[in-house]
Amino acid sequence: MLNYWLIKSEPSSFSIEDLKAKPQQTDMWDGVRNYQARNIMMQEMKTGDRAFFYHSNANPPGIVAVVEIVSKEAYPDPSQFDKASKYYDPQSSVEKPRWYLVDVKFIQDLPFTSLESVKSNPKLKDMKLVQKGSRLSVQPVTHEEWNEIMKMTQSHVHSQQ
DNA sequence: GCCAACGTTGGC
DNA sequence: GCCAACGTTGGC
Repeated sequence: MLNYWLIKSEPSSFSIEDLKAKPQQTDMWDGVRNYQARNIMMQEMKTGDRAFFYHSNANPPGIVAVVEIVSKEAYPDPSQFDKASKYYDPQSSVEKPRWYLVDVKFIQDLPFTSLESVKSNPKLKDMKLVQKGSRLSVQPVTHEEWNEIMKMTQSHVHSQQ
C-alpha cells in the first residue's frame, strides 16, 4: 500500500529548484544523520511512495512540492565515506555503513502551503510537523493529512484566481 | 542571531 | 546505565 511522507530540506543548501535541475529530476536524499529518520528510509519507505518536499529554515517555511521515492530500496549514503564531505562520518565504514538513503524524484510543484497555515488547520493538529519540539526531517504523513493538505493547495489556487 | 527542544557522546 | 556537556535543528 502506498504511503506518504514529508521530507525537510533547507533551501539554502538544497531546494526544490536544485532537485528539478538534477538529471531525471532525481537525486539521492543524502546527509540524513538521525537514526529515526534513517530507519524510516531503511524500513518503511517503499518505491512509489510519495512525499511532501518541505523547505525548513526558510522565510517562510512550508511545503513546496510532491516527490516520489524511486530507489528500489535504501542503500548506503556515499557521503558518509567521503572525507571531503560535511556529512563524512569517521565511525562508519563501507563494510558496515551507518547511514542509508533513498532516491527521490520531483513530481510536481504545489501552491505554497506555509507552516503557519498547516498550524492553523485543526485537522492537521496531530501532524509531526506541527508538534512542539519535533525536528524529524523524514516523517510519516497519514492519508487523511495528505488529502487535507492537497485540498488546501487547491483552495489556494482558487483564491488566487 | 537567539534559543528551546532534542539527540548524541563520553566520563564515571 | 546515568547524566552533564555538547552539537544540531529549525522557528522566530
